[in-house]
Amino acid sequence: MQKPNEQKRRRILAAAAGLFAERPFHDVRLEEVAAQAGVGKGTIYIYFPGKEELYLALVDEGFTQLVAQLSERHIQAQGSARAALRAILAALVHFAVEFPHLAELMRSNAGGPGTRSSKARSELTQMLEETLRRGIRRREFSDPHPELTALCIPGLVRSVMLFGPRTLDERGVTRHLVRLLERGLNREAAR
Amino acid sequence: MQKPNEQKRRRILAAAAGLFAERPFHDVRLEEVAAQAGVGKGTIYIYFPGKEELYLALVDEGFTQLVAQLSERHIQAQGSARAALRAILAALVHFAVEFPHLAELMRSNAGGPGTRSSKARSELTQMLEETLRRGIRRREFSDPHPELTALCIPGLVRSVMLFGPRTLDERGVTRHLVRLLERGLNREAAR
Amino acid sequence: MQKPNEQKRRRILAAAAGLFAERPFHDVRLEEVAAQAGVGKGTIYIYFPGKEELYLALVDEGFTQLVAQLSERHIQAQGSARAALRAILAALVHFAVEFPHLAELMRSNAGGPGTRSSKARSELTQMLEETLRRGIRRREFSDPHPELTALCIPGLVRSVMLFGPRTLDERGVTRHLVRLLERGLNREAAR
Amino acid sequence: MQKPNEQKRRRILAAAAGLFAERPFHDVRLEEVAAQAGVGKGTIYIYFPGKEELYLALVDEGFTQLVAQLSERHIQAQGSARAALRAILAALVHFAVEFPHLAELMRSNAGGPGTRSSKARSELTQMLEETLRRGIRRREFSDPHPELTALCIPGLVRSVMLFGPRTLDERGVTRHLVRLLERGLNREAAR
DNA sequence: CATGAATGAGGCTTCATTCAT
DNA sequence: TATGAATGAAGCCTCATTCAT
Repeated sequence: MQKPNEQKRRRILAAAAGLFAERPFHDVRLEEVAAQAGVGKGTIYIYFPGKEELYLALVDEGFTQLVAQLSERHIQAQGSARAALRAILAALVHFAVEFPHLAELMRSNAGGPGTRSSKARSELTQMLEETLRRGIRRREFSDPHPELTALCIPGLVRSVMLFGPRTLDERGVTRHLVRLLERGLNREAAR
Repeated sequence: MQKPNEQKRRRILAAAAGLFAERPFHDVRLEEVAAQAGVGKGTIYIYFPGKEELYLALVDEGFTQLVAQLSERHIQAQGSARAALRAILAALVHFAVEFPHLAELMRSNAGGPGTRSSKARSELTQMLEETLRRGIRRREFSDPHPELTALCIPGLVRSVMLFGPRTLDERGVTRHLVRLLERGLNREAAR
Repeated sequence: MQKPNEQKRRRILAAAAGLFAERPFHDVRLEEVAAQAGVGKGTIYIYFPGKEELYLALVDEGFTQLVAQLSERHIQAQGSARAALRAILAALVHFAVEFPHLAELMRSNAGGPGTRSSKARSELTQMLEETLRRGIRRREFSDPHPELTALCIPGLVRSVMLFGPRTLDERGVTRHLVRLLERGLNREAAR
Repeated sequence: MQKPNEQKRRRILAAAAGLFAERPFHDVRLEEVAAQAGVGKGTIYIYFPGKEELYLALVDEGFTQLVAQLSERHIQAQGSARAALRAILAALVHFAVEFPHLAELMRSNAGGPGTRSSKARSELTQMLEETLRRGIRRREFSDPHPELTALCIPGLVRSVMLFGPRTLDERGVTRHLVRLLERGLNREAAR
């Protein structure tokens, strides 16, 4: 007989993260989540309204953590956009390394509940987009469709993390992504 | 007496493609596929061993088409690497439009590793990597880690397709990706 | 393009006998029967109205053959009832040896279509019962319920055939059954 | 919270027994069993892995009961063999009344050979054979092939139960079988 | 007559959710 | 609050039967 226990909520979330990251939404049974979390099946319904909401909470969770990390890294809405972009990329990669499950989950809601992008997700996208726009305004960047580019970046990170060789280190990956984004494959591009 | 009709197989595949493109695997009922294909529920089982295999066949089909498209578009191991890259991107985008939910299945271990689809995936990555390397040799591109870049590209495409606004058209996306990859955000980059 | 072919009908019957003898009615698919018989699935419906009727025809077939054998052995409705009973038993055993599948099938309609005993089956039972009654009239036998005994005899034969050691020979089994029926386990019984 | 209830398991088993006794395996729907047992369809799957296993459990149950009955009825390895044989017959008949469709399942290779049921069968046969041998030693019986006779008896019981008129009562059948086995058709046989 | 592709009713099984304890 | 037994809607698949060729 306890009060709703925040720690237990975390345990459920963690278990769900692992499972949802491995298999698509419908292949994960709530019973497994419960078992993995070491709680009863019914307990999940105390902390979450249903399977779908658990999933959504998980994605939200990921983005919230990510945004928190971005904040910690002092990505400012002023100053060099290039520096800000680098910081964001570094944070994204770091996040993917630290929470591979969450990262994998956030890949998309493909297979999961409706693509009603979570608030946090769109926050991230917006942050990216604004950074890009700022770069454009400041004549650091040139991009006719920053909204598209913003959309691409998370998937770009994800790809490397997911399929890249295990030997990749965080720093190397980050550097490569930065380079790729900043100058593309262009041979002439000046640093 | 009628023979197992390759054309009917195509009809089922086409119906399945449409449905699986709209909704994830578990949300598509075989009955719908049958109705859409204009055949009876049982007929599907004449042409495919089960739901999973139908989906797998679809993916296979998709990859086959992808490879076919890449071939058709004269992505040769000679000539401009830039042109080759553009052709590959166009094919990828086209493919992503046709099979938006493909990624989910490719991750499910249905069929296990070494499945045709995963083989196809690495083939695709290799084709990308080689194109990049050729570009570098030909001094069209500059990239210290073409193997990483090759890994990124499919995810890049996928991101836009998944999260991009519905209004995006295939051509526009392709053009944007080409631009991004070729010159990055670099303002000075010459065309 | 042929006329209904009696030989083909036999092939189907033979295939069905083998299959129905091995597995219960519902576990045998008509497709298997067709394959085993080397005919098309639809062909069965030319010779039989349906699965149930095929099964019934099979049982009938068995009893018909059995009765035919009994006739051949000149089991008369006159003279020694004991001799008649022996002849019947010998015929039953012989039949079980020669057509194990049919014999097995006739074990019962358990699992098969309604126990509406076929005409042939009741003929056999009647023949047995009449022989017993004759024996009683002739003061050869003593049995307060010949109708029950008649019912028992086929099952008795079947048991030995089915579960008895493979090494059993027809003659030995027959002799044993005759002895058992005629004098039971009674030690004092005179021959 | 309720625990997996042994009593509920019994209810399901009882319902299944009733239904499987009336109709063969494939003609009994699990939904009926559930309804009859007063539980939900899914509940069955809490107590049994599937339909087949439910049936198998039933057979097991039956054999266990059979053995239990044989024990209760003091079929000892000592004392009158005649009394022992009568007790066994009575138990067999009783069992046959309760599980008329049991034979079919025992023949299906569901569960494969060496299943508990076939072990139980040979145990039963052995018990019969030993009883017969004891009777012979004690000069109660005379039988040159008790192993054959032992094999016959279950089939004998089964025959009457399956084909005998519905009006037969357990006691009458038992009495008849006892009589038949003990003195056969011999008119002179003394009691 | 012969065939086997096509059909769809029917049944087993799964699993999110509820609720008695 | 915590549990897991219970539920039943929903969906995959089987297979007897039909019928176009």
